[in-house]
Amino acid sequence: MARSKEFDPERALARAMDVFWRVGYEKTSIEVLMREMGVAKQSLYDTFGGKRDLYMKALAYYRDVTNGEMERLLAKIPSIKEGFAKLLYGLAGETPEQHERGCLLLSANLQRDPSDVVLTDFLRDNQARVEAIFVKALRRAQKQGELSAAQDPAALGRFFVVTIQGMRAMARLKSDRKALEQVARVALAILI
Amino acid sequence: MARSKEFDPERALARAMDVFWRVGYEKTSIEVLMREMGVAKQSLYDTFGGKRDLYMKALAYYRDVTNGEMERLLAKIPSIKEGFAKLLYGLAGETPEQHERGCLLLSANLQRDPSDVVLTDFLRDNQARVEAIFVKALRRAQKQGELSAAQDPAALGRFFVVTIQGMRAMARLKSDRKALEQVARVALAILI
DNA sequence: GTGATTCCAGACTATACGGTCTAGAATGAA
DNA sequence: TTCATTCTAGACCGTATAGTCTGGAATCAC
Repeated sequence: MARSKEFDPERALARAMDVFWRVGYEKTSIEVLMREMGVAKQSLYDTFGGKRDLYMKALAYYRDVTNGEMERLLAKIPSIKEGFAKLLYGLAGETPEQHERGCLLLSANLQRDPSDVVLTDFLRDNQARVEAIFVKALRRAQKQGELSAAQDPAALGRFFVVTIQGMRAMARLKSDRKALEQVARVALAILI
Repeated sequence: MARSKEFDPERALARAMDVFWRVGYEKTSIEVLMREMGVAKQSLYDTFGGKRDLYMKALAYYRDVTNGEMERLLAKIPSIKEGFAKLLYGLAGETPEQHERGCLLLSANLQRDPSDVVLTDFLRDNQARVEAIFVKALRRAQKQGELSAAQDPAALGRFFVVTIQGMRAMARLKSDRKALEQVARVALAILI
């Protein structure tokens, strides 16, 4: 057999994700990826393929982490209103650095070439997943009588996806906690 | 005196804006700008400065056009609810091509380098302008008794800025009119 | 006509970057 | 020890692009 890898691939992938997240795909050069990941060029290409492949893997990693967190948060908190409040106020209360980074997948959407069907399909699929997470929580709230049966979970789920993306865009431009909390308060009033 | 310009600078700027809008700043090359604007390289640099200057001019042009339209629409329609409904349903009903292009200034926000203070300030200023347009209409609605005095116009204005940006992001990813109309319906319920 | 200016076409420069390839050291199983 | 494999470091290549410069034709006021 051969020499074993000296770096932890998952750890390196997390570092790559962090770079893409802060800098964006186009502006991220292989050179800075090598430096930040602590991996030499040859190893990078051997392990992850090209820049594009690494990017797609980083997006998938990001998706799994963030969606997992959201799902756990909504499952943990019994009240749907409190769950979404935690989500939205949590976003508002992030640090300026976090606000500036924003959401990797939102950035990917607005930076992508529309003819890139692989990336587009990936992002569409993710949007469907997030909606599904929200809808599931909303249906549960209806069953438990917390949310009126007259409400449409699908519409509400989409609404919160839109709200979060809009808040992310606003936070990226200006890290203004109070302004974001105002928006969160208005949006959450929908659930009352 | 000298030879007069053979092209209409404003028309050329509008074409440049269109290219940046569809393609994005980074991916737009001087070559395609020349072709789409119908202007030779030398004339482009003489008239507009470099690529970056042209981009900033295109952003300002876009801002003036779109904000003017919004302001006129909200001033024309007496009911604030109908005004925002027109705005949101109008967005939902755009063509797939329009959805894909999205909003030039939202794309600029998510594509920009955070250290680019000139562009960042420009976008922040614009966000404040849009909020001001909304707040003005909301205050008017309060004076006329259409909107409860208990509502906070500043918070509502910000909320609709966020909603529109979120809807723009969603529409760019997937041109789904019904889904967007669902979101619009939920958001507009805030005004009831 | 003359001269200043603008037009267009295209050569040229400098730079940056993604990706491949080479070479030699380090590692670990047989 | 041997040998396949992986490591690091860096040379190298092809391509793309922003911006400058050159040169000659067209235009306009005088």
